[in-house]
Amino acid sequence: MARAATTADAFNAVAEPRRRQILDVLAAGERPVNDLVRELGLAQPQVSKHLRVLREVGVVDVRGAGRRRLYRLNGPALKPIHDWVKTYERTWVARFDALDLVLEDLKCKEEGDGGDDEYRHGDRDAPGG
Amino acid sequence: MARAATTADAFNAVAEPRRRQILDVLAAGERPVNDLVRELGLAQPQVSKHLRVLREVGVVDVRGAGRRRLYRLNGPALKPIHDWVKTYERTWVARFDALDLVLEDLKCKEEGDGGDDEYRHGDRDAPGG
DNA sequence: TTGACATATTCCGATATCGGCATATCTTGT
DNA sequence: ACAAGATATGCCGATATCGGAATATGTCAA
Repeated sequence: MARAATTADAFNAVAEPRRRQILDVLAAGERPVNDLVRELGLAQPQVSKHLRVLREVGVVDVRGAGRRRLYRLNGPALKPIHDWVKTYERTWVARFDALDLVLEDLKCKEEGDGGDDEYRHGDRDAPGG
Repeated sequence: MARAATTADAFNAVAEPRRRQILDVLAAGERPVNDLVRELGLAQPQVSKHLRVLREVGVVDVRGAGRRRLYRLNGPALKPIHDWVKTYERTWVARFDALDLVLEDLKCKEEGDGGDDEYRHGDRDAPGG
């Protein structure tokens, strides 16, 4: 076992800049492969490979249109990523008050393991009001 | 050149589940390495390695406390990820109206390259209203 | 200084990646 | 059938990864 496969989840799929670029183009609307090739300036096989990865994790859908294959963004597959980072949004957003407690609660649910004597919540001191 | 280094950006660093797990624990407060080792059930060297990666991309900060090193979450380094996925939030949120136009505008700014005759905006048809 | 603890670094093997190139598959048109 | 276009797949080499084990660095205590 080495690194997690790029098709393991959306996190890995999206870690590649080219793939993000593809999604950014696809966000504007359904596109055939060749359009992406021209748009991104990549070789056609690489684009197809990237699209395959994106499809494996369900971030894009395909629709056969004659001899072309139209790729379309499937946004909801990115929701897990959004949900995860959203948890940390408070760290750069000034206004966090009651929200803080809600997030603390979310953290607790993810724990579930070894409550050692050293572990306690709420020991963080809000830096620089 | 093979795959982008895991220290290339936050996207790559966070693609690893263990690393996300570390951040999740760190979100509750500053912690020494050994606590993370116990919490995650990983070997100490692996934890140190993961922490190194997270530090390279600026997602965590260290603070020497005696013979211990206290790691602390540095959330804002995750903002690029948040900003990127936020663009796609509309795809799973029902209420998108004026927001749609704003996002379209954001897309335009990221372009800046080869405006071929075939490329045009706004050719997407909202599926399944 | 010696010992114990806490953490970081290095070496290793296995694996999955990414781009480039060639080629196979599938579809349309005549 | 044949040609041409569009897309997918396979092979290759180079590289960066991940976990494991051993070891090096750093810090406190007596």
